[in-house]
Formats: sequence, C-alpha cells, structure tokens
Amino acid sequence: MLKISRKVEYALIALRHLQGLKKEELASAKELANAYGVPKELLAKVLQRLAKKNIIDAVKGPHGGYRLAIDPERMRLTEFFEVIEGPMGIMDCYFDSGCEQMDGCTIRTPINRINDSIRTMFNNMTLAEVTH
Amino acid sequence: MLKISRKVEYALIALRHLQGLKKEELASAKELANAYGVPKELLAKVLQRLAKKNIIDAVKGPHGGYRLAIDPERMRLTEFFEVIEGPMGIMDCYFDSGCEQMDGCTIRTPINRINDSIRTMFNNMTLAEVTH
DNA sequence: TTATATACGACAATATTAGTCGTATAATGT
DNA sequence: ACATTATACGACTAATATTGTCGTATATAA
Repeated sequence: MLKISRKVEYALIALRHLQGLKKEELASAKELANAYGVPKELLAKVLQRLAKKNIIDAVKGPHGGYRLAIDPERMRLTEFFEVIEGPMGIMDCYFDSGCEQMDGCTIRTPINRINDSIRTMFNNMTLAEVTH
Repeated sequence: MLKISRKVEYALIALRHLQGLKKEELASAKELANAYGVPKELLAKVLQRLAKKNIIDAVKGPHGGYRLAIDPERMRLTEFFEVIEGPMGIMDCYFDSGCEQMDGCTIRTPINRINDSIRTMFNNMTLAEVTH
C-alpha cells in the first residue's frame, strides 16, 4: 500500500544521474543499467517514455543516449509520476466510474479529501527535490 | 501506485457504519457485508484484525457483532493503516535492508523525505476525518 | 443442542507489476 | 554499402501482491 513502483524508482535514479552530467553529455540505457544494477530493458522503456514526454532528449546511434531536457526545479512530482504511471489516485473510483457502489458508498468524499491532500503534497514538491 | 487497499477501504466503510450506531448497538460482519455489497469473509477478517487491536469490540454468539471501541478523533490515520496493512513505506528499503544497492543507491535520502512527508500528513489526520 | 456469530489459518483466483524478447529504425564510422 | 550501436516499441512471460474463498474451531444465546 502506498508504494512507488520500480519504474518510478528507476526513472528517479536515471534522472538524478543525468542531472550530474556536463552540458550536452549523454548517458545510454546500457550505461545506466550497469551503473545501478537495474534491468536494462525495463529501464530503457522508462527512459523512452520520459523521452516521448520531452523530459529527456534521446540521441540515437553509436555514442547516443539521453540527456536532461527540462529543469527539475520546474517539474512537479505529480506530473512526473503521472508521466510514468498514468493518473494517480488513492482509489480507482477517483477516475473510472465503473464502481457499482457509487451511490451507497459512504467514504468517497473523505477518501477524495485524502487524495487531494496527497496530490497537493506532490504538487508542492519538484523533481529537483528528489534528484537533488 | 499509491493506492489504498480494499482491506483499508472495507475497514473505513465498516467503521463509518459502526460510528453511526447507537451506544451499545452492534453490527455483524454479515450485516455490513450485505449492506455495502462487499465480500463477507474478507470483511470479517478485517474486522477481526480491528477487534484484536481493540479498535472495535467483538461480541460472539447470536445477535453478536462489533461496536466501536475507540474515539475516532483520537486515532491517527497512520496507526490505523498500519494496523491493517503493517508498516507503511513508499519503498521497501525503508524498513527491510535486503536491498543490495544500499550503498550505490542515490535516491534513498530523497525518497525517505517523501516518505516522511506522507507519514506526517497521515499523522495529522484522524480516523474521524474519514469516518466523519 | 441448535443456530448464529466471531476467530483463524490454509488455500485459490485474480490483478498488478516487473522483467524479457524480437524487431524496427536511426545514426555513426569504416 | 555495411557492420555496429543505440533508441523505439509492442508482445509476451514471470513474479509478486492482492483479493477472495473455504473449512474448522470456539463462544454464546435461546
């Protein structure tokens, strides 16, 4: 309960690494995977996702790799998490309305308050606070 | 990611119900399960856990059931969650030290900050805020 | 002593997450 | 041109966690 996923974990590790590089310097999925002992293919997927969302730049070909494309100070954690994991909610009924209990459900309002609290919290934290 | 479990959900629904009862009045697992359309056996387990931790009182036998044993205003959400789910942490390395990356891990400190933020948040919320 | 309720452990089903693999595409250097 | 290396991406499998079920024991009221 309330765990962050490996994907997010790997993304944070990778971004932290990228942030430590010199301007224009690149790091490949392979390098990163080896450096931190994480599965290359999975990390690659995460990086591709970040690249697609323009959080990092991707450079193809030999000596290619990734480099930071945004200022981590300017990216909220909510946004970042949702790039990787999709919409974030403490309960599914927060978005999809497939729940049959909708009417009878007595805890939806308070649950939503918790939800909002968590979102507010992550909205007030930037990526930089994690990648340092 | 960052979802609360069904167990917690059921517990909250049940507690909210119990809170609405008159003093000394009981509600059984069966009643609650029927009323809210949740699986009886699972709900029963959750209730048993809450009873064991003296959050609710259990009365055996015919016309038995459960009743609130604590003041929801006085129970922190962290404590409540952990009664049902065990220790709460955004990442496993927060408690168990089985992770081999421990040394090389570059995001542990920031992750722990996030963790603490979440804990602080739930520490400042009481059960009553959810059960109303 | 029968019916009903909690208590609890073992088990099974399901869903989610994590990880792998194959193939395509792009760029680099020879 | 072509071999090499890297990203891109979808399909698939494996592992794990969650959710739900079942059987049985115990307590209690009528």
